[in-house]
Amino acid sequence: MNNALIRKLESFEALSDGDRAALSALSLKTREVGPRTDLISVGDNPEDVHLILDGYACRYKLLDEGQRQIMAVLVPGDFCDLNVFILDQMDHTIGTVSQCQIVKIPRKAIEEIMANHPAITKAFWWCSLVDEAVLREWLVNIGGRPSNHRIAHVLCEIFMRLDAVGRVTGNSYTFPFTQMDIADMTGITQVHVNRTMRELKNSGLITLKQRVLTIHDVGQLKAYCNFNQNYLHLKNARWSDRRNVPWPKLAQDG
Amino acid sequence: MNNALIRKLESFEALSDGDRAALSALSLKTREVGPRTDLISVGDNPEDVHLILDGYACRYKLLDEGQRQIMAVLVPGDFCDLNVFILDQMDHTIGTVSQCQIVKIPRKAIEEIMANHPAITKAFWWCSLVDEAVLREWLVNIGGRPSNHRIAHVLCEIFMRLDAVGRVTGNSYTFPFTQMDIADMTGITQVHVNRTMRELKNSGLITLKQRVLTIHDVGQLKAYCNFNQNYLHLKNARWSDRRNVPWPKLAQDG
DNA sequence: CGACTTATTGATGCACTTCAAGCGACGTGG
DNA sequence: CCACGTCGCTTGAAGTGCATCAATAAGTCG
Repeated sequence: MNNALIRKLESFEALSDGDRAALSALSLKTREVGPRTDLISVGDNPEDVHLILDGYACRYKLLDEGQRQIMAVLVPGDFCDLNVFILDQMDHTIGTVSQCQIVKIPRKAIEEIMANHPAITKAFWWCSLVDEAVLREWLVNIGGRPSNHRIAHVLCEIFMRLDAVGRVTGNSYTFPFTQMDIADMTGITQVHVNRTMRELKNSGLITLKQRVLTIHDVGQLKAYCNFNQNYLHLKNARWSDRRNVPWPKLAQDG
Repeated sequence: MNNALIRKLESFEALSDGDRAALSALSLKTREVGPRTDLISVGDNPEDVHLILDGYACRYKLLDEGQRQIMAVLVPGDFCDLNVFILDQMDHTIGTVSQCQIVKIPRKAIEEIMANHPAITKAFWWCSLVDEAVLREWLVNIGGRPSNHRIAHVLCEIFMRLDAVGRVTGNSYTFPFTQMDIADMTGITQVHVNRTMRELKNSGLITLKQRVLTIHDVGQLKAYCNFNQNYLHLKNARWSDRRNVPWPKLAQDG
């Protein structure tokens, strides 16, 4: 079984066979969840920890004005609520985007692992801290970049994170997000996402066909939006940065 | 000694006398740092954990275009880099805003505490998770609110967090932030911050005089920007929410 | 096939940016 | 003690990136 979690943790810290076995044991009872379904809602205090084995989900909050702000994208290998031990209740909701395969891990199982497998415990900490680092970069993204770079940056990040868990084939990955989803991630409107995506497509940076996104030249797209992967804290990333390579100004509507 | 850290941790979990003594022992060798000074920079791998005892600092990143994005405000009782054990290097910088009193705590001291004081260990986890929750709310703030609400929200949050460590007198607190600082927190320009702050002042919501900010009616300001303190995960907050109380539309330049 | 969601496109408006200039407070050095 | 530079704040005028409104086209699914 191709367990995304193990792969992800190993990208940070070497695991023993015993560690791997303990982690594999967690993923026995998987569950299929349809797209656009909430896994955990605001105010919940879940008894189990949710782990995503396949598919995409996202963290979001609903504002009083009815709009949705997506605060994180969850890909295979990501925990939804490792914090369940500490905080009293969820301050946001987690919902699937595509169909997902998930596991509900009892608190006890996690506690047992953390008691007996220091390497895994450390790796769990790492997961939580990387989540935070990603969040910080999203803040920079929304706060400081124009909409075209903003979207490109999200596309780059998802690419890198999927690649780390072996979910990229060639330069392409499954892309079930709607333009509305991207709008809610980046804080721009759906209409403007449409126009900006077109700009990226016309520039030859990306292709999106039948829910598959292709990034023609990863280095180029990264240079375009000043993507610096340091914040992902990956140990063995396949794609080196191509910093300081200026991206030629694009002709409008060319 | 009025230790903000102990006060903050106790707002989450009851501590024993032994716990308190252990925490007090950490704060022996304090250090004064001037305003506008970097404590830890991108790429650093600090040997010690920094704790702020007094004053304000902030996390920030510098974009390639030279602009600064502030990702968090640090108040007395906040750790700068509790993550030092896990991540290889800092992906952002931490700098003081005002003059600060800080302590550098050796990793070993933290490790010792975490080995012997489970209540404190749990509270440290809590700190880290609350930091993350605050970050998420900042994302919502920048991504989904207009500039006047955005600024008001930051003012509310700092108020609540300072209150939790006893740094609020009446409805006022020290406010050393420049308009440029607020601009970099909220992702709007300094000029527009100026105009928006004026709007808040003219509305009678706040007063800012000689670096002291006064919020005339906390409930009102919270209602104005839809501030919901849940995300701070405070156990014993003094200020209840006044939700669903519509804020009357303000006359322009009234 | 019909209902519904998602994507596309155009026209218009506004919140915020950009540029620019002036002002007061503060510190520093001649 | 005043000249001078710096820094933070203020204000005006003009421009623009993105939002809003609206209508149509293109999937997608039961």
